[in-house]
Parts: sequence; structure tokens; C-alpha cells
Amino acid sequence: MFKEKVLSVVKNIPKGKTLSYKEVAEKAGSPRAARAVGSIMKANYNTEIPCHRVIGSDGFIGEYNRGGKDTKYKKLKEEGAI
DNA sequence: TAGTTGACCGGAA
DNA sequence: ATTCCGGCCAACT
Repeated sequence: MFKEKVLSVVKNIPKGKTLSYKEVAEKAGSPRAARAVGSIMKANYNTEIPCHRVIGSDGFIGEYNRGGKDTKYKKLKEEGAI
């Protein structure tokens, strides 16, 4: 399932690294499925999935299921992704 | 089966 | 530089 692949990719994102939804989709096998990736992320509330490392193509922070954009941004900053 | 939606992206005005 | 519009993909109703 595309969903599973996406989750695996996100799960494999190293600390201090950020990937855009498009990049994740590309690694998952569908370079044009950035939109689907977003849908999958919000559908999956798995704590093992560092979705805070997934951002927009322009580097903007999207929504976050574990505390909002602020937490996400802070986490990224702490990890050195910013 | 078909239509709608969404944490998106890229090009055009 | 900012805003608008269309297109892509997967999941849901």
C-alpha cells in the first residue's frame, strides 16, 4: 500500500533532516502524490512516524497532529533541521 | 462506480 | 513578490 510505504519513508527520515511531502511521495514511489501524502499523515496518528520532519516544498511548516505547528517548528529547530 | 476532500506543487496573472 | 487556478494521488462517503 502506498500509505505503508510513505509511513516507512517518513519513519526512516534521519534526525536533523527534513523532507518535503513531494520528496516523501517520490521516495514512496509516486512523485506526484504529495497531496495524498498529506492526507495519509493526518490519517495516521502513529507516534513512531516523525511527521514533524515532513514540511512543504518551500520549507513552510504544515499542520501537526501532536501539538500544532509551534511544537513541530520547535522540534525541527532543536534537531537542527532549521 | 462516481464524486468530494485534503497537512500539496507548480505555473500563470 | 503575492495571489489565483488547475492538476495529481489516495482515502472516504
